[in-house]
Amino acid sequence: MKKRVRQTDVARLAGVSPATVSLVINNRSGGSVRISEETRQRVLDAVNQLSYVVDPAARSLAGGQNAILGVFTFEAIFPLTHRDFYYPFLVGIEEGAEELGYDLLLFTSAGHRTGMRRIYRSGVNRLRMADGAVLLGNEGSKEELQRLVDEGYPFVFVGRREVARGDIAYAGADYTSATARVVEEMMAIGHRRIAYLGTPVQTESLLDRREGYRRALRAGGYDVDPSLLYLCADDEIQPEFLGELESKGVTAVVVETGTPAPRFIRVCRERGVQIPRDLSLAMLGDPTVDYDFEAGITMFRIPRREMGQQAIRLLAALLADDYDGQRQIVLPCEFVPGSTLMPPNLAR
Amino acid sequence: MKKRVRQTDVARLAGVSPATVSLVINNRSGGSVRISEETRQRVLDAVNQLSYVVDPAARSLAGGQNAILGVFTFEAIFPLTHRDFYYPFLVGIEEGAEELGYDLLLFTSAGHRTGMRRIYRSGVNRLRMADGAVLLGNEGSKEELQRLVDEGYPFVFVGRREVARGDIAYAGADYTSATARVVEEMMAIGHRRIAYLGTPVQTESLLDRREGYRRALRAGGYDVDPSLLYLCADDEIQPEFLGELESKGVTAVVVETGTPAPRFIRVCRERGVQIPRDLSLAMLGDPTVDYDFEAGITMFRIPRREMGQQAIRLLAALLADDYDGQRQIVLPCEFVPGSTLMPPNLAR
DNA sequence: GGCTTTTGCTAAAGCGCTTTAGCAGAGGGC
DNA sequence: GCCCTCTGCTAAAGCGCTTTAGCAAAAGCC
Repeated sequence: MKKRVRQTDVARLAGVSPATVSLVINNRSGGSVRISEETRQRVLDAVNQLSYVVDPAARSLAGGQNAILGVFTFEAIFPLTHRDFYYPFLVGIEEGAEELGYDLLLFTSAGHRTGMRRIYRSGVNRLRMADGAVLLGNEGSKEELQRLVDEGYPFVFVGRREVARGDIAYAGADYTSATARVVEEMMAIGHRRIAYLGTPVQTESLLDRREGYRRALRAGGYDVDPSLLYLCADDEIQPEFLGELESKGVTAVVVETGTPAPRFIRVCRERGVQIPRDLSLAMLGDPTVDYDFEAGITMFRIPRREMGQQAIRLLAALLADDYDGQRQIVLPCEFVPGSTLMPPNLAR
Repeated sequence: MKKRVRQTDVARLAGVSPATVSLVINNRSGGSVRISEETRQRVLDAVNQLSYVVDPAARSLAGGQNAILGVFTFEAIFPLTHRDFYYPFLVGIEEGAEELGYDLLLFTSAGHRTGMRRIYRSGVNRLRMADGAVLLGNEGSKEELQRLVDEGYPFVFVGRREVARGDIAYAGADYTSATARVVEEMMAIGHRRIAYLGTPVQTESLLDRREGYRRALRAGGYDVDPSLLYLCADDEIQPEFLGELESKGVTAVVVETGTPAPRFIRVCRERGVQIPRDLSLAMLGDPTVDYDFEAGITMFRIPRREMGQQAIRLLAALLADDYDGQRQIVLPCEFVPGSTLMPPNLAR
């Protein structure tokens, strides 16, 4: 194995000190640092002649950045089942990275096998290998995030995320407005009793949707009936549930994406409840996996790809140490009108 | 930004030297290295108490490995158009990496915008950040590969790849046998004049298929008519081409996947040539993008995912410095019988 | 008791780079 | 001619870790 070419080799050939080589290569100049054009050329020639390449690890150790951004997902990335969920985010992330000249370090060693993925594991904060990182996923533990914040490690979450101390930088989507918009559409065509159907999970993105639901109702001048906000496990969505909705006078339902949506629709079909004739429906997001029901559902589109891209851009900005702009980015969701909304069938 | 905890901090707390901390953490023991159980515990306690995590860059610099494997694709990875091509490989790679506890460094900075992606770029062989790397893609330049080999950098190609000096480690698929098998099937049902349709590209995987084609013909006792081996650009596949095949008495065609296959099928359809009634057809591989023709084509399946996984395993083995096993892995392709083969219609 | 061996640890070098203080020499101003 | 400034470079420290030679103390052996 041929010995690698090092900075000193270049320095010797060019007849300068290693420091000079470093300065030339990094294009440093300012303050007391000046390199004559002639020397610069000599160094560059030597670099070419020896095919010198910088060792990124050494550079990183010495305090420089190494143009690597980490991507940490709290769930596994590639396995086929998740395929369509992470994919759009990753496309955006990759685009952003390529655009800015960063490499991407995917933390796959985090072992989801043993339950949840962890950042801190077996004595190594693997993220440190990268200049900064983008994090994704719902299962992330707040303690780990808090620790990351405390350590001052630069990272950006894809999606809004909050911790007690310090503010997390993120590129999120405006689920609140998007949800409000959906509910407003429903109210505009006459719905008054609109139910919300979700899971008992409490992540920020879902809390936002619930907030949007309430906000729209209040803004419309109706009071929010808490009993219409259902957060239930999948198996609680049974035929009887439809009866309950009817008895409460519900004429429209907004439902979180993920497992409850397809289940609810199936139950409706089994029970003979026709959408939208008997019940209007809208989904709070766009499904990434194919459901086995017809297209045309009213919903909104989550700008996943753009979120990924913006997250990378924000991270890159954060790494430029003089950044003092926005640390939180919120992107709008596009409303997708479908065919599952119609004025309430009051005669039913 | 709180100062990071370093090895010396742990050492001080545990009342030992930094060297001891390193030894404990890396579980080194052998030769003159011995750590008493009591000391070991003391160190581990200190590690926990301080939440110490190793800096991977420093570790890497100091000569240790850093549990990072690079993934370099000569074409961009994520952009949607390529989506289905790289995906299965990446799934395998990710599985392998997760299984073995490695992280994956995706070289996205390689800038395909400016034409081909390059390993050596702007003074940095970025691959060096990783312990070793897996390379994929057809457009890879031999010079870069040769240089990598010369430098002794450990890497594994996904797919067979050869250079002049030294042997490249790879996890490939046996396209030769797979192609031969397809041709044998054709001969077994009576075909004698079998044409080969491919592109003018000369990558190993395609050369293998052509070799398999010849091998099968020879093994069957027929001589190989070179004029039946067509390597032509897409736009040369015109209706007249079918006339030529017919005039040469061709009754079956094997065709490389990629652009020629769908084009050829379309031309057949336009010309009214029915498959398999008028012409038998088989594809040398399985398409990763959806073609707009019916399924049921006779072909073989490329074990993409397994190739990715094996590539990682091989790479990991290579990194264990005492490895002296196989450096080349060849996986079989599964023959997929379809409905595009039937005995030749000699009456035609 | 004097020798060797074993045990358990540490000192110190070194990985390849970046950074900063500072120095020698040239040039300028009076 | 003296002092000051500017120019162009280098010396040296340091990043946080791993590794190896080697040393002191304890243990074993005759």
